[in-house]
Amino acid sequence: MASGSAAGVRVGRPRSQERRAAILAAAGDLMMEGGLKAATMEAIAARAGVGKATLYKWWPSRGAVALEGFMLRAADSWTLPEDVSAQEGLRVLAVAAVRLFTRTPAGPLMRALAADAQSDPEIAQALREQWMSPRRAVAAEVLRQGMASGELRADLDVEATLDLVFAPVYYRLLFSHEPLDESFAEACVAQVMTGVAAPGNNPAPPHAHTERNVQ
Amino acid sequence: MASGSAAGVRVGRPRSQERRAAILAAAGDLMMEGGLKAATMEAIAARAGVGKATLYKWWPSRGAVALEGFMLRAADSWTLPEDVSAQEGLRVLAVAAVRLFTRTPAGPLMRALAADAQSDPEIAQALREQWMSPRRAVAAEVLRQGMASGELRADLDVEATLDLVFAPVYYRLLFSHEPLDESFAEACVAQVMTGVAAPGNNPAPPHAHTERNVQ
Amino acid sequence: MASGSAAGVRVGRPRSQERRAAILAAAGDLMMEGGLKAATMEAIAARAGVGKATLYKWWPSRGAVALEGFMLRAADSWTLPEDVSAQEGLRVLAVAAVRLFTRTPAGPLMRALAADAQSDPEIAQALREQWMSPRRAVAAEVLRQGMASGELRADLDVEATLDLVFAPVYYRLLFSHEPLDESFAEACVAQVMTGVAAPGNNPAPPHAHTERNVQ
Amino acid sequence: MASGSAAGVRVGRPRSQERRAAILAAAGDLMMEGGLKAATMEAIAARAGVGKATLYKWWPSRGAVALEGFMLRAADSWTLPEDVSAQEGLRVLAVAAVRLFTRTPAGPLMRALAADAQSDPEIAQALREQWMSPRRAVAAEVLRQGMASGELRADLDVEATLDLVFAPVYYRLLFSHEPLDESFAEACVAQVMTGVAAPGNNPAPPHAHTERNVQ
DNA sequence: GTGTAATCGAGACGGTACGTCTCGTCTTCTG
DNA sequence: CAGAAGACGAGACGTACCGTCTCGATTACAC
Repeated sequence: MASGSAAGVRVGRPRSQERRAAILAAAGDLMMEGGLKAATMEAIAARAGVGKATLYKWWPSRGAVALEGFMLRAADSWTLPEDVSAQEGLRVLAVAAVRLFTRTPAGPLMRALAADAQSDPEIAQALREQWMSPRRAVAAEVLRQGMASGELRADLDVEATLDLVFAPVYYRLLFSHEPLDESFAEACVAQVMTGVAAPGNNPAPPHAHTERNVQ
Repeated sequence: MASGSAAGVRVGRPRSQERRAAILAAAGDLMMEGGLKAATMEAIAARAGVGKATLYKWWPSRGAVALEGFMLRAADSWTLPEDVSAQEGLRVLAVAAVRLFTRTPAGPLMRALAADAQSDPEIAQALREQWMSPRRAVAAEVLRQGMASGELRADLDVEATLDLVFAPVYYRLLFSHEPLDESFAEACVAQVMTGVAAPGNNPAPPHAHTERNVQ
Repeated sequence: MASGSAAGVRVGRPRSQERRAAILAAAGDLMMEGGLKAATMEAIAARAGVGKATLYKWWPSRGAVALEGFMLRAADSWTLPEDVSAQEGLRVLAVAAVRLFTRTPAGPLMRALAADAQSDPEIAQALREQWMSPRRAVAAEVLRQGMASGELRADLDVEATLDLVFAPVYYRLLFSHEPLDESFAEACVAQVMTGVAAPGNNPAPPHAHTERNVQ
Repeated sequence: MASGSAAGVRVGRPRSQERRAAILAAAGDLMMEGGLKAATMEAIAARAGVGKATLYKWWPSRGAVALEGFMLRAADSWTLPEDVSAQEGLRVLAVAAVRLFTRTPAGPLMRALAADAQSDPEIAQALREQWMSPRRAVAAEVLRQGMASGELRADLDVEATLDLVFAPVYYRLLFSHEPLDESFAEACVAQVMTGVAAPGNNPAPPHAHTERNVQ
């Protein structure tokens, strides 16, 4: 499942796990070394010592390779400590994402994925379903537990809050306007928390998009 | 200013503004119709009734065309009402971005731009300098005024807050995991505001990234 | 040999002889139909149902394609009857050249070749080495046998004589000032054999370029 | 006449003769320096310090420029001594052609002309009418006088003989298989005059196809 | 002289073809 | 007999010239 197929298009199981790993490593290396555009299917095949046909047998596109390479490296970034506060849970998730993107080839892989997703709906869908959805489900559960425990507002807009937590990380990853580091993720989560913290102190109605005079 | 040059690579001024407009329109149309990958330089030239050499004379790459097309359409999305609260200012900016992306070809253009920026540093830089920087400067000024007026915390992390306001919009634009609409932008700003609002009620220290068991 | 490589630039052997033939046929057809300038590499590729890269893999230029197409059609224009007089040998060679140029696509191909050779030294060299040299060697052997048998003068300038035999054919092929047909070739050979001077008064030494008043 | 229009397409008179000369010189220089393909219309215009439109106003194509440049340099290669034998007349004409091609830029110009003529019928026609015809007319007159005076056979094939005299020069100019020099031209003319058959044994019927016993 | 027109250089323009590149498929041949 | 090696059709890339066209600046001529 999590370690399963890439873009949902693969049919056969590869004969050798080593070959898979070699290919995915080659893709990651190429993206690190020569930028995204150096990682052509041809270059990946050559680097991995593999025929192009083998690549296309297992993955339908460069994005699918990137997705699987990314999933492989991201597989262990899932552990969430139990019985933790919502704030700590979100912090752990956000920091883990930053670490994944800055300390492994998953960063360039995600950039390639996001770029390809703009023109390849299959990649976009696979990315959403295989990467974003499960992560968001975990984070949503954290939010829901926080809402139940009273740590968080009961009327929280869960989806918007998920975006507030994760979006800044991807934003900096993709646009590089400011450095992406762990302290940034923590600042964002902290900032978001004080907004979603239990009421008693935020006199302004959260959503009324006609409201004025906030204070 | 807003109607200025594109990727910083152009040197001469085109003789005819109509030709420019035709090219930029063709690029926008192709991206709307056939997805990002339909907007090749060749297709743009053919659609605009223009020689390829003309394209390359004015713009060095497809991304540069997209950037200028985007800047053109985004030129009038700048007006910010005067003497307005920080929350209203941020709301206006976020909603304007959503409107730009959902009601004009600027959405596909920005998606193309973001995709190209992943493998073309020149595009990335131009995008940061020509689009993101000025917008962020305006928003930063709003934040600073809010801090001065007491509407916002005095110890605000300005850069992180800017990302919290804008990132969700780009996140949904690029990944389409949830619909991008104005109410989403307003929800995000409201959520962020209640976090950055003046103190007196937010017991959790914003930055304590070791605290546990808040509940 | 005759079916060998073209401009000396090819390295690999094509996998399919049919493809080769289709390409060469397309080139010949295009030259017949639309003149020399209709036979662009792009048109040849399209007509032959072949990618442009395939053309460039095997041949470095249009001239190389023309050369090989020409050599292919000219391959069987080599047979020379044995034990024949010098005059008859030269006549056969000259007439065979005329037939080749007037009854097959080799005529347009040679015109293309000659034209390209003016600005492409590689084509010029290949043309000399692969087409002209062997033909001239055969004709030179005919001349030498004739000199040995007493049919021809012993003090013959062999190279000049070869040019006298072949040049008129190419001259009319390339300039079309007069029709190129077999009787012309035969007239030239006969003229070369017997000379144009009135019989009886050809005592003038062949090379005395200062003599006057021969009459 | 000789200094007249180029390919018969010119209409207006240039304002300055100097400009004409500069253009023609530029064309000749470029052909000498960089081969035929270096002499593009654009390069000629740039080299001559002239706008492209000026070139196209006076000449319709590169071939027309080459033709006029060639005619200009060939204008003085026309003088034929009076009261001279046929052999000497032909010799003078052939040697003059060789000198023209080897000692002036007329050689490259003629090569360009011949190349262009293969794909441009107008150039071909202009070349025939303006260059070849008058030269051949002069040479034909020489032949006819020789026939009348008894120096030459009375049953001469005039056209074939003209080709025998001139073709070798163009043949070596265009194919460069052997050096083109004056002694070659003289050898050819001498050979044509006396024939290559050993004296005394030229009773062999010249060409046994249909005609017999020409003599 | 001074206006009026033609002509020029310069080069932008819509195109065509170039020769190269990568894609995704298909074929061959090797281990 | 699976797979590396890579040929292949397709088509976009960015460049070079083509022949046409529009510009101002520079003439040359009529007044």
